[in-house]
Amino acid sequence: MSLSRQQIIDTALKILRDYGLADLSMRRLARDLGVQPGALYWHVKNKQELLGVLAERILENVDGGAAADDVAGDGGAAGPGASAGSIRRLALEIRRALLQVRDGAEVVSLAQALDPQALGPVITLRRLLATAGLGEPQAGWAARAVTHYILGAVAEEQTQADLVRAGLVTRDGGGDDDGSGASDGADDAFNFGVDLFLAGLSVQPASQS
Amino acid sequence: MSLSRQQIIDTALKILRDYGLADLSMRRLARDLGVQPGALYWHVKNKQELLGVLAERILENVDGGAAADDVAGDGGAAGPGASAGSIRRLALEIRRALLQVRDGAEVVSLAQALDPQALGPVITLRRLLATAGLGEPQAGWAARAVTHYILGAVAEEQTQADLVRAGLVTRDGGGDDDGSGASDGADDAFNFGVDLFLAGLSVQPASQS
DNA sequence: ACCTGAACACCGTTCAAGT
DNA sequence: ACCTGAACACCGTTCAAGT
Repeated sequence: MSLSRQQIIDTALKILRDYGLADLSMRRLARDLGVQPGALYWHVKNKQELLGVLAERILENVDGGAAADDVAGDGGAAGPGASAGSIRRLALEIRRALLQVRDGAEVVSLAQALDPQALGPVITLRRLLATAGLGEPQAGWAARAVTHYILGAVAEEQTQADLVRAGLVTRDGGGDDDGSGASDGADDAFNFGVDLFLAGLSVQPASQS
Repeated sequence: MSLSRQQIIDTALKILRDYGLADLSMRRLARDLGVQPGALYWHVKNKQELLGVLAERILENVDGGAAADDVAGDGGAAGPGASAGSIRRLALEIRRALLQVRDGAEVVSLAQALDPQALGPVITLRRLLATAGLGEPQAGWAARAVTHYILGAVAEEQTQADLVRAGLVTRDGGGDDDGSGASDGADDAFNFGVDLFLAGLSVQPASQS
């Protein structure tokens, strides 16, 4: 029944989930599809385009009812527009989506480096920041800053997980591994970073020039 | 006079500066040194170790008289310890060092992902944050958050520069290229992000345990 | 101790030729 | 239109054997 672009993407995502980015080669992908490597290039421009599509897929379910913002008091640092809650919620959702797929942050980083603003959640983020009162160059800058933080933090988590899987390192770099699986500490670290941004946003420092 | 670890590192750095990370292969490195690829493995464990050493080299001159903090008013968001100025200065210095070497942020990111805290400037950053009044889990979290932002932002700058070099894209993705070479806009974007962090640090939001 | 030669097990991409 | 076969130009790493 011939090869389709959709099954290439689906199979690629499956390899990513099950084996990680290091195992996602065009040749391995072709083998899993029972086809010659060259056949892929009829349906897909090159590996980079494929990774870009995968990045979109990884984030496709993210946007967090972003239109709905809670105006009620959330007892913390809130921006002028009361959308601090929405921003935090969006950030946590992006992280959750990235963590669903092995090396997800790395894949999205590759796509984002080549084409900043291309990703949906980044646009949503900028919109929220605009609603919070930021003007046009600043909203974009802030959105990308938050994105860099999220991608860096989650990439670090996932790389560490890869290393643990490979047996090259134990959790926390020497800490006690109690195996209880209770929230990891990574959650707290991530939330702290997000709060840092949100607190900063409520102040709106003057930019020089 | 035989091969030395030092000249391997020096030559690798030269390839990085002149041609970028994509051209830095063990085989290319061996060729430039007039030696067989296998010879490198006598002096260096593998490519990853080499990249780690390069990351240190890229950042070696960074630490920004970090001991010296200006207590005088700097008219902005300052932490309790008056070290907001030092933190900003350190962040700008890290960026400057990364920009000296083509794909410098990418290389440092690779090293940092495998071993967070290993990098000198990250430690300096944590120390400054501790001086600013942050406790022990938080100072480390904040230091890594700032690091992720810096690496992500500069990596984006450099990837864009690579694409421009390759002629695959023009500046700013459709903007007017006036060729005046005046500060790029990237400087402003970067400073804005750093200020965001600094403003956030002066507030110290409560983290949910 | 330090390096060569040669191999092992891979890559991404292209493209004539087939159907 | 869609795929195969085969090639081109590479990778990182290992390791017997040489000096």
